[in-house]
Parts: sequence; structure tokens; C-alpha cells
Amino acid sequence: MSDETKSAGKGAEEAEKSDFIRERVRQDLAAGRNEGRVHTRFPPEPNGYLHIGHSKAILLSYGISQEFGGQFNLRFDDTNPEKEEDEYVQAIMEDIKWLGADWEDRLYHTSDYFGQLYEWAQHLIREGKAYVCSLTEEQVREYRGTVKEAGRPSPDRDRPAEESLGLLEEMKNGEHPEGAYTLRAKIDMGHANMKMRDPLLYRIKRMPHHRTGDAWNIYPMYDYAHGQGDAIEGITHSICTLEFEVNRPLYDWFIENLPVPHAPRQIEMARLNLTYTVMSKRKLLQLVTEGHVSGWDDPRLITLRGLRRRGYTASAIATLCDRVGVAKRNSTVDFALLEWSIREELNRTADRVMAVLRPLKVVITNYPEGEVEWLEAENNPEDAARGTRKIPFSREIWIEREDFREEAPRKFFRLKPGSEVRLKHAYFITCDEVVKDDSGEVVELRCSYDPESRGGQSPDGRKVRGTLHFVEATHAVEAEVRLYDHLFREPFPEEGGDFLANLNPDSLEVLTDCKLEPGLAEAGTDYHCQFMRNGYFCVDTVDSRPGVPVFNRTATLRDSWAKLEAKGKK
RNA sequence: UGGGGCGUAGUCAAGUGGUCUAAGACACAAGGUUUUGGUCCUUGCAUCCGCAGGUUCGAAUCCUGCCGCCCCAGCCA
Repeated sequence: MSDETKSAGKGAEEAEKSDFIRERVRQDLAAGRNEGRVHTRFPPEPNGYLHIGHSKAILLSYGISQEFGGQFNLRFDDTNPEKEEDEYVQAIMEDIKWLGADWEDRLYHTSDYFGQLYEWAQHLIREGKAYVCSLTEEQVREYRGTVKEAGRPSPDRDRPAEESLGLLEEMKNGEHPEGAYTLRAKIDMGHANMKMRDPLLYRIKRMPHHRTGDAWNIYPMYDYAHGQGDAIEGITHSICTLEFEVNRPLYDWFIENLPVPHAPRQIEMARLNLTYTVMSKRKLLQLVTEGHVSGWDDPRLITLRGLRRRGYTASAIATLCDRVGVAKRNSTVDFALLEWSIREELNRTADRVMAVLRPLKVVITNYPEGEVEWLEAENNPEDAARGTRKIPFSREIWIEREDFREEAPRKFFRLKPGSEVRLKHAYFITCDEVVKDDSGEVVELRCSYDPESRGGQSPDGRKVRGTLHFVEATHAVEAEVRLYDHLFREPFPEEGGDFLANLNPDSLEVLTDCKLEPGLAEAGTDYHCQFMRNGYFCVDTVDSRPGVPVFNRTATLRDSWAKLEAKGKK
């Protein structure tokens, strides 16, 4: 097998990917099927935004096409003008490009095939395999039977072909109201598989389509359109999710009974689910329209736009999908795996900078007034090539409020009265005095520094357990920082009926008095960094402005101190 | 006995009769290193593969029965 394993990211020898779908592709290739071609597709319906669940399907289909030297198509499955809009088409293409899947010049629409589909429908009628049915919607349901009882044949089942052909033409031309007729395949009303009980091929919808305008008054159903679209495009492996397993016999029936140019095969896999979130389009839409989130790009959403704004990269999403694997078992992946994926990447690539989120003033009493010195700070300890930068230091600085405690447990290695800590890249300081306001709240710390400890070196080998980040006061940049947490407080928010009841009231915390080191004032979009000891952050693409930045927390750092403390409390 | 699918650690997931006294990842736990209580390193984490029988010298892998979960009765996709 000759294949250069390329794909973005990761180390040298990336193992050849293997799962039941890729195994099947290899078998097909070995058996010489499809003239040795591999051709996949992603077929979104343009009726909503893409989310992380879709990325599994996109990356798998696209990835397979690349791994086997094949091709990948994007096809909008636009057979229902009632729900579909052009706005979604643009957004979907944008998101797929961002993910890194490339359909090159093969952008298609099921609506491109309406003409061909119509001719094939006529073919089925002539063959005695389809008929125009006049049953109402309720009657169709009634005649279909139930999962345990066979259905009954429609009274129109034996309508002469000429008559069906004529009626179909009239339906197409808008001569009948919606619901008056449908075109149905003549298969088996007693079939154990409900999908095979004379399924509908066409329904009347006297409604303009976003691409074909008012050319059609009938539109094909999914089952009739999908496989034929695959056949027309020469798709070899049509990958979809588990719920379409029962549709496969029907998919195959059309391929066998129509003069299609090619016989594609459908393969089903489990969709991606994540804890602490919802994945259904309907629920996502509800969260947006009811204002539980700010929009489709709310950083708490697992839409691709939301994740992007949150600071997730396409490669981190790809890592997640690789780790999750491909199988047929319904499963729900721990959200922690997604967080691990982005941390793993950002640890390697994001520069470390200092930001104080909840500031507490520190005055260094023995530091000369009015003096500012610039200290060297390394950008990324994981990557020396990222170099260094200069950060200011002076008599007044900000530290994190939670890094000081007047009364602290012995395991608290941070600042407390009389104790010494290191300021990252700067000096050792000792807390001499705690200044409080009338209400008793700590408003300032008065400390002294050891000039010999410049750069954070211990001058005499003495140990300091704690290292704190800080921001020099006169050069500090004021910023807004948004801290995000799970949108839902339960790992399975849909359990127990009302998923909205499980919304996490603390999923967003906005901090407006944050202090950043000066270099961050002009941080542009697409900037990812680690706020030392605070987490990974990115510039908000919507609200941030030069000079008045807004940062979003992508993910926290692992925090073994928090765990320790939590354990102590219990 | 309606049909279709799936059941391997807390979560994903390899495994297709002997090399399985069952990979790997996440999570979790313990220890070490550390100018991020971050990273990194070390170690631990299923005598057992939904359950019960059976076949076999030998089974997570084959057979039988049972149990559980998911999908199908849209003129949605």
C-alpha cells in the first residue's frame, strides 16, 4: 500500500488510520470495485449551522478521500424548500473550509438533479414500479400499518402508467393543490421494514426553491434523491449516520431499479455526542431563538462558529475526532476529551503572557518611586524558538486577588502576611502589611522586594514555593475577559425531559476590570495565548477592538490546587 | 419470534479461535521534576469482555437461549 501519511499536525510517523469503514474501503479496493476509485461526499441540508457532530462526518469522509487518493464532494441536499435558505449555504461552506476539508470544484446541489430525478420517476412509472397516489396524508399513514401489522395497498396502486404519467406532469406544473397527490414507489405494503411500504418519491409543494425558483411544484423526498445524487456523482462510499440503517434497503432498491450510471454503497456509523451539551439542530435553534445564548456563534455552543469564537482550532477538532474513532455503537464522548485536544495543541503553540483577572494592588515599598525597568520573559517554555519579550516592572503592580490570603492553610504556597513568593520573571517579594478599607476588605498589600532576586533567581539558594503572575500598574491594559463554562450543568442535559431546566446559570462570567501586560493591547483576531496560571484565551472576534481588547477563555489549565482544596472541604 | 442495529474499564475504543493472565487515549489516583499548584516523567487503574449454557486441547472472538439499549409507523433529512 503506497501512501504518504501527511495530514496536518502531529509527529513523524502517524499510524495508518483504521476503523471498520476504512477496512471496508481497503477491501473494496483490493477486490477491484469502483474501478479502483474512492469518492466520498458530505451532504448537508442547508437548514442550519454546522456543529462539532458534523465535523466528525466531514473529516471522516474527506480524510478517507485523501488517504486513498480519491475525491470529496460537497453536495447540498436541498430537496425541501420549506426549511432551506441560501444564508445557510454560505455559512456551511465557510465552516467546512475552516475545518480544512476541500471539495475543490465539486460543489453540487441535489436540486441540480431535479430534471434527471424526474425522468427516472417516469421510468419507474413505465416499468410499473411507481404510481401516483391520491390518498391524503392521514390515509397514507393509516394504510401504511404499524411496525407490527402489515399495511394495505393504496386504491391507486394499479393506476395505469399513462394516467400516472399525466398526473405527475400536472403535479409538476402546479395544476393540483398541495396534498392532492404523491408519487409512490410500488414495493411491498407488507414489508417488515416500514421504509419499504410504498415510500413517497414526490410530494406537491407549490413553493419557490432557493435555487430553482418556481420551476417546480413537486419536490423529491430524501430517499428518492439521495442515492441517485450519489450515483450521478460517482460516489463510491456514501457515509451517513446510524439512523439511516433502515433506509439502506430502499437506497439499494432505487439503485437496482433505475438506470443509474454507478452503484454507490451506503455505510452507517455512530454520530458524535458530547457530554454537557446538546447536538440536535432543533435544540440548538431553540437556544438561539429563545435567547439562552447570544447567537449561533456564542462561544458556549458547540456549533463550529461557536467553537471557533471560543478559541478552538480546526486541528484540535480533528484531534478529537481521531481520538473518538469510528464505530457503530451509540456513545457519548466526555467533553473533557475536547478540552484535552485544545490544551494539547495550545500548550505547544500558544505564547505565555500575563493577565490579572481580579486585580489586587501591591505596592513595593522599597522599590524606587517613578522607576520602571523592563525584564525579559520567555514566550513559550515548550518552544525556545518563540523567543522572549520585555515586560515592565515598577513600584506598583497588580496581582490576582485569589493569590493572597490573610489566613491560609499550610499547603497554600502563595502570598500571605510575612511570606515570600516569586513574581514570575521578576523578583521575590515579601508581604509586610495588609491595607483594608472600612468594611474590612483587603484593598492593598504593601510588600518589599529583594533586589538580588532579579529575574526570579534565588540569590542565595533559598526556596520559595510559590510563583505568581502579575501586571505592572502604569502600563497595564484594561480589558474585558469572558470566562466560559459548560452551557449545561448536567452531563446528559436531555435526560429527564426539559433540557432547558439544566442550563448552567454560571456558564458565562464577564470580568471587566482585568489588567493585561502592555503587549496585548493590539492583539489581533486569531490570537491564541495562555494567560499564565489562568488558562488559554483568545481575542473575541466580534467585540474586541484595538486598545480595548476582549478575551474569551478557551479552556482552563488543569488545576491541582483547586482539586486539593475541594478535597479538603469535603 | 415486526424489522434493523449495538452491547469490552468512569468515557471513547482496539480486538475477526491460540502471541489476550484484553491495545491505546481521555478521566481518575499516587510519586518525581518544575521561575505556570501548567507542561513533562514514572506508576496504578477490566483474571475479564451484557448474562447463562454449549462447541473446542483452547473463545471476548464460533453456536444456542436470555437480558438491556438505540433506530423505523414525517407528504423531514
